[in-house]
Amino acid sequence: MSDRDRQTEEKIFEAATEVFVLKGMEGARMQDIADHAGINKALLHYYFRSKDHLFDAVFQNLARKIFEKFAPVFEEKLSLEEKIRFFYREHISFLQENPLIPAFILNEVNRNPVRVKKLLGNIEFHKLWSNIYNQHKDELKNYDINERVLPQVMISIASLSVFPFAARGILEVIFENSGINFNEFIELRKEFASEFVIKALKDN
Amino acid sequence: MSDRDRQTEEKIFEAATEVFVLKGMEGARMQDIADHAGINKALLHYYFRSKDHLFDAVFQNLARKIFEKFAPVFEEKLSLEEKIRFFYREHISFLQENPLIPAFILNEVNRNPVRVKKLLGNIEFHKLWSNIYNQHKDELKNYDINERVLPQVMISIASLSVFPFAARGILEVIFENSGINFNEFIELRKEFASEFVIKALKDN
DNA sequence: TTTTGGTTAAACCATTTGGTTAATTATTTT
DNA sequence: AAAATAATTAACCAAATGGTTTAACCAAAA
Repeated sequence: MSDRDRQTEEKIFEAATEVFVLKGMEGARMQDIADHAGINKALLHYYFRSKDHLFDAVFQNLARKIFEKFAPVFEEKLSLEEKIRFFYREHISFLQENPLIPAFILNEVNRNPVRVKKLLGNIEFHKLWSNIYNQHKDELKNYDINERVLPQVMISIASLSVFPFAARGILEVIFENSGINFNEFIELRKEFASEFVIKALKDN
Repeated sequence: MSDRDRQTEEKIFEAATEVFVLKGMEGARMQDIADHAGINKALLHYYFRSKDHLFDAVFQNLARKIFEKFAPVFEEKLSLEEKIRFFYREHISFLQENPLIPAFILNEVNRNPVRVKKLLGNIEFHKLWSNIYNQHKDELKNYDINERVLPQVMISIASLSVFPFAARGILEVIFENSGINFNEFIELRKEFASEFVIKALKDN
């Protein structure tokens, strides 16, 4: 594989990512991707056999990037509270740079559940969760959280940062109407969500 | 407009709703809708001129139904805590019966922001919010919530119930892997979310 | 009985779109 | 430099799809 080759492949890949994220699998057009990459449509099929192949590559790459970005959070040696603050700072910053990814991922997964099964099917989430549980056993017991409700907690945490981006389309209309700016809202959210969750967990 | 007429129109409308919600605007096929309604494709165009017309009708109807369903929450004479519990019970029950709606709405809104603007553009959200704020002024002050963070609170509340349905595709894979059942998770969520939010709001 | 409006079937059309092919141009190898 | 290989293109193809048209059918109203 020559240098020019790799350059072209990368160019295609970036263009495909952009178009797919913006339009979704069904809405994306091969011609559009080719135009974005500044090449001929036939070249797309030369490098990636079909639209499906290309999409799979893009989707998988995105999923991997996200997973790699946030796996470290579970490893860090921080208290639960610090971890929550750390997570929201990092996660929301990431979403600020990639605001369309949540809607894209959620939609594609719902439209084609098989894809996510193939992708996440072999990750052992129960281990991941018992890891978290053991890492923070004392704190969690203090907060009166047992293993049964841990998933509720985790998903609540994710909800608070992901949802505003997934629902951006609606929120912007609501905000505009109320004189609020989406970006400011998000900036404020880094801290708000942290405090919200920490207070929710603290027993009292 | 005869009885038979109205009946057919309704049959079409229901079939269209089903197919659109399941496949999205782009994924839905007119032929598929006709089949679901048990009628000829030409008849679709006889009642609703085009796919766009049909979709608009379906989408608008759905949005109205949802809005009407939850407007009363703001009117009820309940304490803030009671209102939160009431909301989650009602809202999550509604979503249990219509689990695909969140993903559908979010996706369509992101794909075509103009639609939501036309639909929600004339609702005065700032009034809605100042209503809430005034209704619960004392409690909110107690909780140290001012008008600036009220949107943060409201959207956090919505996140906790809507997100699990929007992300159902991913969650089911994660759950399956961890021996959790989605429906049980949701059932438990009604109470969990309530307590979560109430604790988060309470100053301590 | 005639008329009218809802309904069907079927063929048809224009356009879009993913994908292919054969020829052309660039690059590498001998 | 010539031959072989790889990258790139323009033109083309077949299938799908939204939409239209036409002719016939049928039930209920006039």
